[in-house]
Amino acid sequence: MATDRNGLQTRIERMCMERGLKMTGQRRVIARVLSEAHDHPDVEELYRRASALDGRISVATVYRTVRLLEENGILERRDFGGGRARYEATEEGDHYHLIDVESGQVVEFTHAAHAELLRQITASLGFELVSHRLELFARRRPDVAQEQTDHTAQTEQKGRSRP
Amino acid sequence: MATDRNGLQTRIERMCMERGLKMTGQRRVIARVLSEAHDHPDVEELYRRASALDGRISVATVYRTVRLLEENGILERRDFGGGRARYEATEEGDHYHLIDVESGQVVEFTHAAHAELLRQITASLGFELVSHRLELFARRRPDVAQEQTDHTAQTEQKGRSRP
DNA sequence: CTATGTGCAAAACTTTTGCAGTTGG
DNA sequence: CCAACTGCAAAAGTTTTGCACATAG
Repeated sequence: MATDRNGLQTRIERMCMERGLKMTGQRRVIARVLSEAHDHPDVEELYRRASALDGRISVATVYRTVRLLEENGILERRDFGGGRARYEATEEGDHYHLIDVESGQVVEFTHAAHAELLRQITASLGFELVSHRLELFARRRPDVAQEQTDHTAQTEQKGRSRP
Repeated sequence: MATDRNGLQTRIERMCMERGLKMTGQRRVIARVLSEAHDHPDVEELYRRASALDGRISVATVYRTVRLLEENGILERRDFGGGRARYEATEEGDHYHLIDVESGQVVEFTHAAHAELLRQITASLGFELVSHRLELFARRRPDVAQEQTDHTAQTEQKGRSRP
């Protein structure tokens, strides 16, 4: 979430190379866009941002790349409602999403105890956890003062709930 | 999960009427199919089952109906990977899904402590929980004997992981 | 009786693919 | 050098919609 400077390779680019993926100019650009994105862009948005950095990228390549990265565990696909898949880099720290059903606003939050709990549940069913999604669909409470807890939240305004 | 007999209305039909939705013949059939489904059918599958009960139902109506029911909180949409949305009746008892990434098999499980935890988290972010999804993507562990826990699981074989 | 629902087929969208030409390692 | 990648445009697949007719309340 911090390592990327002009001359250096981005975190995602590094992950690609670790997995022996061929690093074309297009992939490097897309990797950079993804590393710099702290929201949950869909393919069209990724294409827009990538095009701004380098005009010779086609949307087909963006589709092919996100698929490849997802298959390699570098990206995770999300469905927040709204018809298109949205993407986010696989992070070390597990975090989850709360979607405001009124506005489509996405609130990201972490919850330490959860990760271990999920691993335990998975194990008890005879499986090994590969990845997971936790999405809460909720409605803003009118007034109530926010309680203090051990989990942090950060907001992102993006995507309408029903286009 | 138990209330439906020939002459009587299904649970979903009842929910529709409570919300003042007009009950057409087609909706009644679709409501019945949904009430009897204990898996996670996609629209095509719903259309197939509904057609078997009553030939004069179009797939467009199935699409329109699931959308309506979802908007009314009667159905929940799921994305288990595989391109199409899958549906499931909103249940009283919260339950979650584990998807075997190899086979696409879906294991449903419940976890009592979880429901309350999710509600707490939502509240602490200043929201009110409307609905939620928890999906674990996992790989079967080769041998290890299954541990005993407080959550039950039931398996469903359906849908390939990547068509 | 009238607002709402439905069937049909066309349209709209998102995502995938075939092919010929390009390129990374 | 060659297997793998890309652009383009066409194709495939899912979901929505316009319109004329049907129907629940």
